[in-house]
Amino acid sequence: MNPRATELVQGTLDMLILKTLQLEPRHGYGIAQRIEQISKGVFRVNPGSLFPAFRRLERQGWIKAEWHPTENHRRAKYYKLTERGRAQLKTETAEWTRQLAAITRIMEAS
Amino acid sequence: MNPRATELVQGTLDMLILKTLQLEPRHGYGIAQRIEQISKGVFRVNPGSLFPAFRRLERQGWIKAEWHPTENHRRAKYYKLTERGRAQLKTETAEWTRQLAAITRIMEAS
DNA sequence: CCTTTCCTCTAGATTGTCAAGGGGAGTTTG
DNA sequence: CAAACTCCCCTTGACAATCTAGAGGAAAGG
Repeated sequence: MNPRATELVQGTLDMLILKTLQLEPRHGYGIAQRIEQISKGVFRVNPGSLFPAFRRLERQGWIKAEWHPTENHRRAKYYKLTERGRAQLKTETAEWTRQLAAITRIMEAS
Repeated sequence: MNPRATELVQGTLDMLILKTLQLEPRHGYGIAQRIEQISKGVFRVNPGSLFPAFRRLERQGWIKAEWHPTENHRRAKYYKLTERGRAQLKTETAEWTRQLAAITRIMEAS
């Protein structure tokens, strides 16, 4: 239906992933699903974007992965937000708010 | 003062430039200044980002350039929003709003 | 004259995302 | 049982936008 359905605002994916993990650990597939669901299909995260992001976030020590069985009796890699990840989420949220305000100012300037 | 002062949200530069030109033509330097000013220094647009963006927008027929003297008796290239540029600004603004709403939904999800 | 401000522009590297796949393991359907 | 489907992992290569780090010229101000 949509010619290009993704077109994620660049630089926000990491923040969105951290946010998604705020409440509970999730596996990669679940993270993608949740982002797509809550965004009502606006963001359809591509594996080629998602897994590099995981590696990025792991390398920074913001998330940690562990293999666990799923509810469907399959195995999956669950990503969990670390303490440092929580702090980072806070920082990125603040920075996002700051930039959002700036963009809004420009877009509303007469 | 700021360790890294730029970090522009990717994908928004084109829209911000078009928006800046909405009221009147401006030259490149002036566009950068205006964006920096209205964003209160949050965005400090780099020439290495700005001029490629101009070429992009020109190629699409959304802006058009003309040499004119400035108020300071220098010459400068004034960029003007075309009709198609105006339409594009509208489109991009709508798309931005849509994505912004999606991100906000995710960031506010409990 | 020398420095600063205004104003143009470029080359090269980096980075994040996308397109387009592959694979395996469990579950359902015919 | 076999086929198809869903869940869940992941990679490779290309592309496009931005950043770093410059160059250069022309007018104004000291």
